[in-house]
Formats: sequence, structure tokens, C-alpha cells
Amino acid sequence: MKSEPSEYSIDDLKRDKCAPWYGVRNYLARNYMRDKMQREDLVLFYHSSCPEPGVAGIARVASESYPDATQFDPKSHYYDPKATTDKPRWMLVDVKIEQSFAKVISLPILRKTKTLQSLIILRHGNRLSITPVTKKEFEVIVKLAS
DNA sequence: GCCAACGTTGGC
DNA sequence: GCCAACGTTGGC
Repeated sequence: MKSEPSEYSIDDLKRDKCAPWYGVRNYLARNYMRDKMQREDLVLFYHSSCPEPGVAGIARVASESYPDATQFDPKSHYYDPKATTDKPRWMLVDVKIEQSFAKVISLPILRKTKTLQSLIILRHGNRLSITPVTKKEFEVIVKLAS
């Protein structure tokens, strides 16, 4: 799951322990949260649009999916006038902190690692903020962090 | 700030 | 349903 650290970083999650992953406004990314992610699933927390993009740590899915409250809030940057409480458009899950890496596994490191070439996030032009990772990819990244 | 690569919107 | 225009993302 990608986040801009200036918006919400792994240190913020460390402080909050658990937080709703609000603000996703892309249908594919939403569908992953709504249909694929399950409580206790492990998540790689990726810092994007920052001096050192890369995997910053591990989180864990901490809830079933439920409507993103910011879609109903006219004052929110993420307000969606077409969403109603009867027919919410945007769903999210809560995530809780698992582990903050001592050092960010940077994008160049990810690119250099042969066993990670299959990572969706490395594909040219990929902009999706939530993408699935295989067990193998996950383990390789965790190993890089140790 | 630039730009490639998408996703979304809206006219037809 | 097509497609051009526009907006957004995110690395550099």
C-alpha cells in the first residue's frame, strides 16, 4: 500500500498503532480492499513521492472493509458528492503497525533485486496505490530489511 | 517542474 | 460505445 509520507508515513502509523486507509479514489485499488484483503493479512507500507521512495515497513489488515467516511464529508479533500450513506462508493480497511524497517528498502534496491522483477509496483507506468504481492516477493523484501 | 502513463469524463 | 481532452500519479 502506497502512501506519501508527507501525508501519512509509517511513523504516523507507529504513533497511531491503527488507522483507516482513507482517501483511495481508484476503483481497482478499492476493489482490492473490498474484495481481496482480509483481516490479519500482511501489508507492505510503501513511501511514494518523497526523497527516498521504497518499502518502509510492514502493517497488517485490522478490519473488514467498510465505507470511507471522508466521501460523505463536504469539507474533506476526498469528498465525493455522488456517494451516499445508502450507496457508498469508496470502501477501506483499517491497518495496524507491524514493524517499521530500520532502513527503507529503496526503489533502486527493489529494481536491482532479481527475484523482485515481478513486482507490479516496478512495472513501467504503474500508478496503482494498492497492488497485490506474492508470498515469495513479500519474503524477499522482508529479508532485505534484516 | 517535467513528462509518461494511465484513469475519468463527457460529447457525440 | 468511442475517443479526445483533461486530471492525476509518481519517479526523476
